[in-house]
Amino acid sequence: MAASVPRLRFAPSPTGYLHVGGARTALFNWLYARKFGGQFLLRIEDTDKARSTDESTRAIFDGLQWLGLLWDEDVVYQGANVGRNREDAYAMLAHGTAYRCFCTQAELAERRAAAEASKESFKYDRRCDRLDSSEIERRVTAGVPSTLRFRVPEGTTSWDDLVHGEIAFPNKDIEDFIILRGDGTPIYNMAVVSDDIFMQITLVMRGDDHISNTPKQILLYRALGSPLPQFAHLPMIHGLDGKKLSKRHGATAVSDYQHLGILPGAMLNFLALLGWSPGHDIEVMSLARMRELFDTDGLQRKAAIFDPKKLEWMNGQHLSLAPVDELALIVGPALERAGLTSAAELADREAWYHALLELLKVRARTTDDIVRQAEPFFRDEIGYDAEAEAKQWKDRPSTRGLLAGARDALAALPSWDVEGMEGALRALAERSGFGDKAGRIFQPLRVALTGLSVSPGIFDVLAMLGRERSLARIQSAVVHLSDEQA
RNA sequence: GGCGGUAUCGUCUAGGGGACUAGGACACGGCCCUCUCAAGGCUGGAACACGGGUUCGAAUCCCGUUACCGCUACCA
Repeated sequence: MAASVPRLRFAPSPTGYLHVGGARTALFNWLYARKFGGQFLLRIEDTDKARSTDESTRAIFDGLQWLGLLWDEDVVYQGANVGRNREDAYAMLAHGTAYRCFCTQAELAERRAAAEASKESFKYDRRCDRLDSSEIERRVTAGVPSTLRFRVPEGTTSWDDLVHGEIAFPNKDIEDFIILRGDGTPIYNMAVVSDDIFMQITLVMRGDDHISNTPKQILLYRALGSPLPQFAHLPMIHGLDGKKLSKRHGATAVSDYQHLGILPGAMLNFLALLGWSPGHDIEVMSLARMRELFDTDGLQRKAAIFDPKKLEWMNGQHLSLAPVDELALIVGPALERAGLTSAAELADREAWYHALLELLKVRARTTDDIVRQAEPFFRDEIGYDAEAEAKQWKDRPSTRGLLAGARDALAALPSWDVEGMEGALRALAERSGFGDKAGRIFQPLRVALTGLSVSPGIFDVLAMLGRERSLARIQSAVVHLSDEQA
C-alpha cells in the first residue's frame, strides 16, 4: 500500500503565551513532518471564546516564527468550524451512535455531588438513552433544550502509541460523554476529531495529558467512519521542584527567553533534549541536524524538568558556534536598544564590529552578556567598577606610575600591532621587576581600559579600542589616580 | 475514590538479557592552560525506587508495592 504523506498539526489554545511546553510539542511535530516529507499544520483552538484572545494568537505566531517553526497551508481557526463539527455530531445522532440528553446541568451537578457524598464514582446513568422515541419527539417539538451524548459501546479501546506502545482503556470506565452542548456548540473532543478528520491528520502528536482523551476520540473516529490517525503522547515538562511548569517557576513563555538573550536555535536544541535523545551522546545540534536525526524511537516517556542552567550553557555553545555575520544581525539591535551605537555606525565599522563579536561571543552565555561586555568598546567615557578598582589598583601611587609607564611605552610604538604592544609591555614588566609576571601590568591596565576586571585578552582590547582611545583611557586613569591623591 | 501513565546520578539522558566495575552532558569540586573572564583539556564525587518472579544470567522481561503525574466538566 502506498504510504500517505504524513500530516501533523500543532493545536494550541490562544489563552496566554506560547509556553515552552507548547513550543516543544510544536518542534517535535515540525521535525517529524519535515523529516518525512509531510506537512506541519497550525490550528488555533479558539472555541473557548471567553479565554481566547487575538493577542495570544499573535503571540503564538510570533513565537513559532522566532523559533523558525513555520507551518504549511493556512492557519485553521477551530472556531470557524463549529458548523461542520455540529453536522458531524448530528450525523452520529442519525446513525444512532449518539443520543439526545435532556438532563440539565443543575441536575447533573446534583447527581454528581450525591455520588461523591456516598463515595461513589459518578458516571452518567444513560437515563435519556432509555426515553422512547415519542417522548423524545415530544420534548424536541416542545423546545426542551438538549445536548448530544455519545453512546459508548461495549469492549475496550486501545491503540499503539508511538511513544508508549499499547495503551488500553476498558470502555466501561468511559461515560457517555457530551459531544454537543445545549447551544449547539461542540465539546472539545468532538471538535478535535471533526477537525483532525477534515484536516486529514495522520499523526496526532501532543502532550500526554491527552492520553485519557484518546479512547474517547478513537470511539468518535469509528462512529464517524473515519480511519484512525496514529497517536504519540509526549511527556510533560516540569519545573525544578518537579511540579508542572508554571509562572512561579519563572519564565515559561518562549518570548521570555527571547528577551533574555537566548538564541532560537539554542532554545530549540535545549527543548528537543527534554524528552528526546538522538543517542550517541550527541547534544549540541542545529535545527537541520535535529531534523536529520529525529526519530520517535528516541522519545522519552518520563516527564522532564526544565533546567535553566543547562539552557544557558546550551546557548553559550550556540553563541560560540554562530557565524559572526549571523550573530551581528541579532546583537546589533540589542546594542542599539542599549543606547551604545546606531545601525549606521555598525555598518560603517562592520569589520571592527565583527571582530569584536568574535572576541565576545565565546565568553558570553546570552546575547545580553555580549551587550554588557561590549559597553567599554562603544562608550566614550567609562566608569571604574569599585571592586575592580579596589583589587587591581590597590597601591594607587605605584599603579599610577605603572600606567604612566605603559602609556609611554605604547605611545612610543611605531605601529599599533599586537606583537609590538606585547613586546613593549612585557619589557616594561621586566624593567619594573615583575619578571615574567606581566599580569601585574595587564590587570591594572585592563581596569584603566575597560573599567572592569574581566575582558578579552589585553592586546585584543587595545587593538579593538585603537591607539587614540586606548592612550586617552590610560591617561584618564592616571589623572583619576592623581586626583585621588590630591 | 476510579481509570490511565511514569519510575537510571541533584538535573537532561545513553542503555532495549550477557559488551555495565552503568556511558555522556548540565551543575558542583580539583588540576592544566593562562594577563582576567570565558572557552578548551584532564579529573573527582554522584544513579538502575522497593519486593518478588522468569532466566545459566537482568538496569533491561513479567507481577506486586510505593511515589509522582494526568484525566475523571454542557474547559481546552
